[in-house]
Formats: sequence, structure tokens, C-alpha cells
Amino acid sequence: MDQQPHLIKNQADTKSKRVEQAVVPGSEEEAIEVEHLLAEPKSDHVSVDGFLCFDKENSEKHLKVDGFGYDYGWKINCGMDCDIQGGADIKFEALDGWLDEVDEVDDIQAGQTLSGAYEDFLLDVELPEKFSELDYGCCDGSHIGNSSTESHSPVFSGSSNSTSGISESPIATVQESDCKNGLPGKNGCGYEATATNEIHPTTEDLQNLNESDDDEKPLVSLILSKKKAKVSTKLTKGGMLCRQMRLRKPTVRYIDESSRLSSTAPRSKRLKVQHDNELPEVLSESRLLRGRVKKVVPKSELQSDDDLTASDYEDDKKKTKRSKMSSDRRKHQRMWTLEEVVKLVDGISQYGVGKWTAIKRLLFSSSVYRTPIDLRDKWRNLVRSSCGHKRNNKEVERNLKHTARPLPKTVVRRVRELATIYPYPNVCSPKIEHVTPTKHPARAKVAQLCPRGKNVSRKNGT
DNA sequence: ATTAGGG
DNA sequence: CCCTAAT
Repeated sequence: MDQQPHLIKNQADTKSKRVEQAVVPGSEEEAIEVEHLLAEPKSDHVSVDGFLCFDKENSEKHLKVDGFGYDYGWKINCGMDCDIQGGADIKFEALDGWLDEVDEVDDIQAGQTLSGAYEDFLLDVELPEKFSELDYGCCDGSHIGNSSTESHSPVFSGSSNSTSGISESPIATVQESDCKNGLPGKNGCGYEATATNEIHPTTEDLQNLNESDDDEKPLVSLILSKKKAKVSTKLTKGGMLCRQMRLRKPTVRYIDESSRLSSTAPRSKRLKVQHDNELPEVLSESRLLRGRVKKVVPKSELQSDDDLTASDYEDDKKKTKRSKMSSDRRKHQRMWTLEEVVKLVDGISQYGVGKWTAIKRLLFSSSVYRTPIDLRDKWRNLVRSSCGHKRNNKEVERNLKHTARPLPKTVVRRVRELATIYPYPNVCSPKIEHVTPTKHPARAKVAQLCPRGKNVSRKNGT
């Protein structure tokens, strides 16, 4: 089989999928960034951004989808990054292609939406609170998706035909039969990959997929079809998952948002329409979704606040003190873990300062509450602190120590370096030793990744 | 929609 | 962390 990565792009004409980028066969982990699984306008697909990661070594598949926590059998990923728009069933045809080929197709579970489904089965997963950071290592930094476009599609106008409005069925059943039997993709689509092989569908493949699907969509193995979806629980080595179906029980954030939105005028294009039901609205931008509700938070809507909060805060856990968060500002103070910081620094070193969204999407897509601006803020603070005190202010350190992160020197060093390279305006630049304004080794490296650096020559007062 | 800047 | 202005 050929070993070339296939880049699948914008198969918009194909019905319902649009895969922006596929990545490298041959690497230990293959990851495929599925930029946009476009929703079929007529149908009930949802537009999703996410990553499909396939760890060949461990035969683990991760589907990291912003806004959803999907479990494809091996690990559950709660990349609740919230980019859901509209919502409904999920139909990962494109993904199926890949996933199917890899052994245990049978075990692949239908994913569940965090936001809850809509008409038929309202699948709602309450994420375990233990979701610290299930390692998305395979995704992180392994590859870079040029996700410059964000053409989220407004999905799901509720025109689905089979809308029975089974809004009460707690559990949906996945049509496993489909995945097994009706897998045309296996041969017909030319997928030849196995668990250990590279999987690189071509555009043609996708199209084939499409067409097959067009009629009877046999190859859609894990469609959260509105009809039935069986959801079984499968544990994986790495990820424990506890899935609990509930009837449409959005997380706090969701609730917040929905309530807010419901009460106030829809401020955006989303909120398409859900259905006659209440349909928890899902916002797309993390900012919004993060539930940074400006002012009013109708508490009345907050049902099981506890549960939701718990799951919502996922790895937050103890770090967040919600007791005091009733304060006007800073509703959620979320401590930055060292890992996060490292990741951030890493990302910055890769993409450069200012590419916050990129970094967020690529490295923090699983951290719900880290918005691009948060990253920026954090960076700013990092730079400040890094340049401010090096190691002299023991007092300060001590002070912070018992309550905060020590922040290893290595990290600080990196921060300083980066800060030198990318002087953050308005922040005291760390001792700029002899920084060569034009060419800098590290900078050059970044340059290719991040062609335009507006950050540096920003304040060019002539 | 993103980012910078300021609070 | 939040908000706003600028782009």
C-alpha cells in the first residue's frame, strides 16, 4: 500500500464531510485532523472540529472533537472544547472509514454528544470528573493542521425526516450491524489499512464513501443514528470512562449559555433552531461556551449543578474554587498547571506569539476553559514574571510557592528565550542580551511555520 | 472572528 | 480572568 499521506481537502461537494487534513502515515501516531465534518444541510449531521488520532502503537484511537466527548472504544476523549453548532446526530462517515478498518470495529461505540442530542435520542454524557487530561499526546504537536478556516456550518435545521421526537429515549443504539456488514468501505472504498497500517483514504475514497452512503449509507458504522444506537461501555486501558446517559443534561456551561441565550436574544447565527423542544443550545466559540456569562446567570436553570459542574470542570477539580467565584469578576480562576504552561510555551515556540487560536486549537483543544486569550494572557504573565524575577526574589518565590506553581527554570528559560525572540509589547522584555532583530535561529525556525509575525514589528513607531 | 491592550 | 477597541 502506498505510504503517502493523502491530503483530503474540502470535499465539500461530497455530501457531508470535509476533511481538511490528513497526516503522515509512518509516524508513530497518525493523526488526522478532521477539520470540518460538514453537516449535511438536509440531514442531521453536526459540524465538528476535531482530531482523529490513531496511535498505532497502542492501537488506540482517539477522536477528539471539540465540543464532544466521543468514545470510540478505546479511549474516551472529552475534547469539550465546544465548537458545537446546532447539533443532532453525529455521523462520522469519514471517520468511520478509518476507524472501521482498524480491527475492532464492533467495539466502536457511537459517540455521544455532550450537548445532548436533539430530537431522537438525547444522548447526553456526563463526563466523569476524573477527566483530567487524558493524554492526547498523540495529537499534541505531532502535526500541524492548517486550520485557518473555520467554516462552521450551521447544522441541522431540523429537517430530518425521521424525526420522531423520541426525546425521551435515554439510550440510543448504534447500528453495529451496519458497521460490520455494510462496510463497503472496506473494499469498495479502497481502504486497506489495518490497525497497524497507515490509513489514508483518498479523496476518491471519500467520495466513494459518500456515494455509498448516499443511498443506504451502509458504511456508516457509527452513526449516532436517530433510530437506534446502542451505547455500551467499554473500558480502555488508558481511559476509564464512565458514561452515563442522561436525558439531555447539558453541562453547566451549556445550561448557562442556553439559558442566557434563550432569555436574551440570540446574538449569533447559531442557535439555529433546535426543535420544538428546548434543545440546549450550544455555542460555538469557546469563549461563549466557556460559560463566561457576563452578568446574568439564571440559576433556576441550573439543575444538577453539582454533577454538571463536576463533569464540566473536568480536570479542574480542586484547582478551582467555586466557593468564591460568586465574585463579580473572575468567575473561574483556573490555575495553570505546569503541563499547560509547558504546552503553551511549546506552542508558542512553534507557532509564534500571537497565534493564539492556532495554539489553542492544536494544543489546547481539549482544555475547555483555555481560550486563546487566556493563552495570551498567560503568556503575558509568563513573560512578565520571567523577566521580572529570575531567582533572586526568594521571598516572592516562597510566597507563591506554597500556593502556586514553582515554575521550573527550564520553563522560565524557555519563556525568556521566546520572549526575547518575540518581544511582547508592553511587557518588559527580558534582558535582551544581544538579540539580533532580524535573524535568530529559533526565530527562523518559527518563521516557516508562522510566516507572518506581526508581533515583532508591531510597534514600529516611525 | 482574532488580537492587542488595559483593568 | 474580564472587557473593549482595533483590525
